[in-house]
Amino acid sequence: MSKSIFQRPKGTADLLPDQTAQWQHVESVARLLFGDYNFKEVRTPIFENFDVFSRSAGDTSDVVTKEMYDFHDKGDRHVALRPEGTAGIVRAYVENKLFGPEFDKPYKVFYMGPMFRYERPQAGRFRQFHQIGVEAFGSNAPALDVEIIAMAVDFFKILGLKNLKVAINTLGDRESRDAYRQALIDYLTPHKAELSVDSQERLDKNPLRVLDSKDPRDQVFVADAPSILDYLSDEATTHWQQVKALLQALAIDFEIDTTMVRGLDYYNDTIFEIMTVDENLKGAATIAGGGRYSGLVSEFGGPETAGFGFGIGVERLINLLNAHDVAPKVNHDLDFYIVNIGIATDLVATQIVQSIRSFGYIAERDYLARSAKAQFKTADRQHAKYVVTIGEQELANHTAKIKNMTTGQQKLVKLADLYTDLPTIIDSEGDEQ
RNA sequence: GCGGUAGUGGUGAAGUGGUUAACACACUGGUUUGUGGAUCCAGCAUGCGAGGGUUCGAUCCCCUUCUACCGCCCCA
Repeated sequence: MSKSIFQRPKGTADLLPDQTAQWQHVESVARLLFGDYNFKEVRTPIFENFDVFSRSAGDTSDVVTKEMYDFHDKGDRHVALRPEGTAGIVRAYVENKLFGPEFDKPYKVFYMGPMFRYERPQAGRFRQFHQIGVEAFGSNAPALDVEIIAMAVDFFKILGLKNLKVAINTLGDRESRDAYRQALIDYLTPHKAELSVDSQERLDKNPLRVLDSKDPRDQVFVADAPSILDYLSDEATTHWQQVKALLQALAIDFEIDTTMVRGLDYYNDTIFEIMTVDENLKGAATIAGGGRYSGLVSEFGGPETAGFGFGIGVERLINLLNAHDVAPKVNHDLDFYIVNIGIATDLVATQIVQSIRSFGYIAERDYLARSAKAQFKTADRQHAKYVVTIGEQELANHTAKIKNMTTGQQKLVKLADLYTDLPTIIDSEGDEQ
């Protein structure tokens, strides 16, 4: 009957205690593991000057042209909620001069938090979603590419995921990419009329995107399209070979997918995605994606600096964990529940519950002056291990009853003992069994 | 931005153009007045997403809108 007047904004979610426990687990695993790889956490603003994103993502990308959650603030500044993590990190890297000689290279950071994209919500797609991501600046080494991919694989493994596919590809350097782009245009243009309408447009704007098309009409041609691998420069080839060799050395299974491209324009050389092979989750199959980029730091006014990073979609990850039934079991059980009977016991009930909490136990009491039966029901529902009962009788005698809810045994203790020796009382109680 | 499906209480849901909107779960109270997972009893939607319209009358028909889910685009 009470119809709420307000609804959460489209494409957002409320995370309630059952879910936040799982989120905390995922986040703490990330902090721990990334720390092992010597990545440090950074926190940058959730909104930035609009140009930070448009500059980095490329003016033609969909993220910039139609998915930006942007607005003008009261000072008429054009700002946008961050659609991804990298741009803000790069901005901070340059603004704080983290490229300076006093900082070790590569400079390795991770972040986690909400991202925003103005688009239609659907499977695995939200307007506010969360990413856990990493960036490493200042090294071109293939070993860095591979270590970071290995870290992502490690992360999912620790969380209990199996059957993941690591897909990799290379976009080569600028020279390679330009050559390939031209080759692709030369190959596709004669067939332009036979392509899907979308791909005809892609051919003009961003030919590599045609490779990504799911339209059967396009896939016919994609199957026989030239491969980027045939257009790599010597340098790009060396990098690519080394990445593959290192992945094999670490026994990481991977698939080379030469049709894989990235949504943002700044990538070069190694790119990768980690996805589930579960057909039921195809709409949200990709849970992590990233790769090597260059030009971004200089674009923001810093020295030419290489970067490598990835982002993990937390909602998709958690969805996958639940689908594979590898979510950790959350325990909201109480250690103690304080049953208080009669208004006169209110004061001492508070003292008892506080005292129990001070020992580090999880304790709750009744605040509604409910019947003893009702209070016990609540204690039972919350799986309290022990119930402490205080009524008029006990109050007068400065005692309380402690009941072990699994054995049903109950004993009388002095309040003074309860306040000072509760752990001992519980231990000896256990010994009696 | 485009297309499809849906919207009944705290939850899962049944239902019909016409006096009191099933059932189940959950919850609250009771079942000798201070003790828990069982049984039994009782209570629990002036309301069927919101706003209009058609009609003597609409939760059920029509329109609009909002939201969710799914697909396209794109992406995590």
